[in-house]
Amino acid sequence: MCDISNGMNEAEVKRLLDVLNEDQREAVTHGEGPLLVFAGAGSGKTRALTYRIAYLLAAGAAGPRNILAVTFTNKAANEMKERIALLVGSASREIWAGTFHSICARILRIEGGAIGIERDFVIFDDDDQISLIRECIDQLGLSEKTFQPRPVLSLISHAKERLVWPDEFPSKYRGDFERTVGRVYELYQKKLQLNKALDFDDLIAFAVRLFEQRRDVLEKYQERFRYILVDEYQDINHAQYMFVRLLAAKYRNICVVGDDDQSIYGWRGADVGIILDFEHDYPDSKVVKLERNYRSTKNIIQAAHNVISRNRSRAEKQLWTENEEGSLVSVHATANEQEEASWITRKISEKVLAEGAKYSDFAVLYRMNAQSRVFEEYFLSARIPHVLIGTLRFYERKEIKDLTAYLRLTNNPMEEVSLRRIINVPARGVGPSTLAAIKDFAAEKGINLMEAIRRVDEIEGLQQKAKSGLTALARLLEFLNSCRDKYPITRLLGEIIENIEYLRHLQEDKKGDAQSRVENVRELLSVTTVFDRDADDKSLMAFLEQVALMTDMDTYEVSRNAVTLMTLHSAKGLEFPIVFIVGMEEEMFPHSRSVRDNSRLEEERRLCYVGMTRAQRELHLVYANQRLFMGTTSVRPRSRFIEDIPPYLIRQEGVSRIAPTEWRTTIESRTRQSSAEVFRPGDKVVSRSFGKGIVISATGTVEDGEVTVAFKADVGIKKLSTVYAKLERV
DNA sequence: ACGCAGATTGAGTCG
DNA sequence: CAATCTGCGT
Repeated sequence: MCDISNGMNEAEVKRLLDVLNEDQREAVTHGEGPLLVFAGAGSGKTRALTYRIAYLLAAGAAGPRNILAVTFTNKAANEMKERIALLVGSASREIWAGTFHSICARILRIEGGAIGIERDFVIFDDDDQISLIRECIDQLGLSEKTFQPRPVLSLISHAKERLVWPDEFPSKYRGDFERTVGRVYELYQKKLQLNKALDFDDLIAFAVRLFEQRRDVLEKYQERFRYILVDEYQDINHAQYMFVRLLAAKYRNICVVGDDDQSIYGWRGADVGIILDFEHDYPDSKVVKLERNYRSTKNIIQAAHNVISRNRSRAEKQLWTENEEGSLVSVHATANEQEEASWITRKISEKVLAEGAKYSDFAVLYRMNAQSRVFEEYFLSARIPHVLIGTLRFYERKEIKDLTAYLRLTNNPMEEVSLRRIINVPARGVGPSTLAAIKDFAAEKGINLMEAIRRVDEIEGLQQKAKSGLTALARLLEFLNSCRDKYPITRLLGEIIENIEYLRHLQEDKKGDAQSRVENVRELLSVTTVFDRDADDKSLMAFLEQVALMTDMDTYEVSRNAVTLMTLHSAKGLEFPIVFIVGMEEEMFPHSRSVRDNSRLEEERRLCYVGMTRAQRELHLVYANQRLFMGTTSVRPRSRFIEDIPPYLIRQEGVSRIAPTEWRTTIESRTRQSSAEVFRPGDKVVSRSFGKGIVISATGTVEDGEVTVAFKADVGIKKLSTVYAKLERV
């Protein structure tokens, strides 16, 4: 170990480089100027990045303060810093490393004042965003039927990813729906500001705005971050791209690493074009390709290559490996989702008992979180230790959100989303009408909700119970606010739990899960205890930021000797000796909403490639001939991605119930057929929920349409969706 | 205002 | 299947 201020000696640098292959070494030792590294799956990309940073420090090209590393998760960033610390010592702590969101949040805390952002802003998560959008929709008098919060938010988010602010929105997004969303967007931004809140997209967008409007601030950070490294560059969106481009504009020491075949975030604005245009952006850039795979067997690499090479829009390249051939890729058919889980349960137990595998050698990967439940049940009853990543993030659980809402109000009493959330939790006799009265009062006096609650006695016509409850709430929050900076978070939280008798509140809830909710509260208390002890910045604001930006990937411990359950998306960047990809059926994977559009289908295929290349020794592709999903059972053929793998690489187990070709013809006839052809007025039909009826009219196609049916007198006339209703002709 | 039951409706991937 | 909504009784 050496002190980096003096740099490593030559022998040490040489030893550092010795363990790298030629391509990696080229990337690591590249000096100044732009560098693009195409890094195939398992090609030692993280090692290249880590060593490059260590090399820059050792060679004296930069100090730790001059390095900015953007990674996909905070966990990856921390690991990187640890590995660099092993190479060059503790100075690595000064490196700025993190996700785009955490880095932008950090810059905005320090510099946001320059563009009118208050230092103690809160970060709104998905939930908060939806409730704020809902408020906007209501306030504008729009119907939630035609303007559902989800699609509205996703359009707004789309605009922000492209740095389109409300004033430019109407000129960029035309159409009736868009025009109205533009109004919602404007109001939404206003409300965020009133709440002193930024959403996830704002973190990036405002950072870019800051740099664009304040050249002095930009220059300060350009000077500071002379070397910039970006991981997973294929998943970057336009706003993130602008952020990096501005920062790198002066010194142009920008190193990006990525793989267009692993681009899987198009749906949230990521643009693969950005990595493919890098050489155009920086004509003097050096390009290095890492194509040697160190992770997987030859058979796995071969199979994965056969799947990905079906994509038309990709740069041609081929991963290779010196690893052994390995076993064939197993393709396993099961009867249904239960058997899928039980087969894997048995397989894992077998391998652990007979072959001495560890639980942590296994990962079960699926397309959708909803698929995880069956596995949890089976693993639980078979006593297979497992970790579930990503279902609902810890802080998205009700009880955690309730308590953090109190903390958020302690930090920032103006924040109405949190206030609305907890105004009647626990029950204080405050319902919609009381809330409306408070709102009216606040509007009339021109004060905010919090102030109105403080003056609740002046409001006419409220119930006594509500008045006293609200007064107590106001007093609690005032008290908390007054000791916000004096008490550690754990103490603040303790005061809240005690004052509102939260544990009793949880236990009164007669749903069976009171126990686990209480446990979650305890877990939150241990999170705060660790925070109070270890955090650099121990402020409440810092805690809330950590909570908002933390994902369960960040606390994921590989050492836990447990089977990992997660989505294919979360699996990116990880590796496991034995991987099961489950739900390998048409309409599950590829997902039904992606099959119609070729570019989305290609993204699904890349996702499959990502999943397959996570496996080191064994890859199992599992599908169910029949699956209970969304309340109905359906029969699907196995995924087309399995069909892409040549038979000589596969060991098939079990039998498929329908052949893919057969399926394709039924699907095609179904999409073409209009429902009016199938359901003619006067036809007798049977509905699962309403019984017998007579068709009045039908619109749309069989895949997406409506049928109006007259049922018995007590049921009457109903409009039914062809997708959900399961109508049968008799 | 609130709890309950029954009906309805909608379900992707993330920081 | 689950989360949310609706209508009813207290």
